[in-house]
Amino acid sequence: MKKSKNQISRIEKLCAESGVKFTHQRKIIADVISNSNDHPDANEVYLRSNKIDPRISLATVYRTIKLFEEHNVLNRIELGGKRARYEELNENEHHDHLIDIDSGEIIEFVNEEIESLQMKVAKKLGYKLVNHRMELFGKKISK
Amino acid sequence: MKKSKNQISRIEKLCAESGVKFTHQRKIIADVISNSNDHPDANEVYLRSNKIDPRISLATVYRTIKLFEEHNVLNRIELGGKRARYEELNENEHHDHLIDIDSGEIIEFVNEEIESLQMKVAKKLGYKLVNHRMELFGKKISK
DNA sequence: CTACATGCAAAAGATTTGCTTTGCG
DNA sequence: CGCAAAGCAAATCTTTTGCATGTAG
Repeated sequence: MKKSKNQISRIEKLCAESGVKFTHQRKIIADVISNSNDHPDANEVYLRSNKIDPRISLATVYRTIKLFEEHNVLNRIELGGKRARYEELNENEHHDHLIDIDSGEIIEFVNEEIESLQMKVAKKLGYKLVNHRMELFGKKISK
Repeated sequence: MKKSKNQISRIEKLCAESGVKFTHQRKIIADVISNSNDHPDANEVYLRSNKIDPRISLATVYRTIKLFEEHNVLNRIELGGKRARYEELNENEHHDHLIDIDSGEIIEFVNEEIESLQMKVAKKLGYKLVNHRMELFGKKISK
């Protein structure tokens, strides 16, 4: 959502902690994603990273994205299209998405009430809620 | 969720209405999906249909699934895996899914309260809610 | 130094499509 | 009959992987 200056150090920290090498390309890819607020897909991340440093390959982008996803730095969003799209995941902020079905625009929102209801639903079914995904599809009113 | 005997006629009706031919293979594919309560993917639908009638090809299954999806007979569910999975969509029943992250089991549930909150959220953002997708990922309690 | 990461190109997996044949209405 | 639909195989698109080389720690 918003750019966070300390995202870079968060990744660095993460790499150090998990014994993962903090390479040149990982830094750039992390930067690119951190500075994107438009939910790019893997190829888009590749294009942007590659523009900054042509040494970066698509395979590395895919590998890095997967790595970041596993370490909860990145969040994958599936919007029905074929490509998965990604966004930065911050530690204490969780949001969901509303997609404008006409323009494709993605709006982020937070709703605590829904979150707590989800937890309640899961518990009632005998589960502890670990994660969730919610997308609303809407049409702009007044147009 | 539950098998509905009149699903077949619903599809037939739909075909008639939209000037879509009600072919042998479409009938079988509709039947298969209607009688599946385990959210099969395209290939699984193909295997089951093909077992009933070997004349059915994978391409037809894909084309038919897309057709049904466009006509709101089918609902696509994306579970992070690579293949899209499908379920029958009934006119007046809407449910969401809770996925057991250990076993992969899918549990369907309905929660009116969440639905109305979603509508409220969309409205507050200036949108009319047309559709939504919600998946909860949980771990079984007491095991 | 050494093990892990990258680049490249090829493979794999899912879905779509072109073209000819088939069959519904 | 005529045109939409099916079959088959080839094409496409996204993501993954094997292998030789490069580089962070």
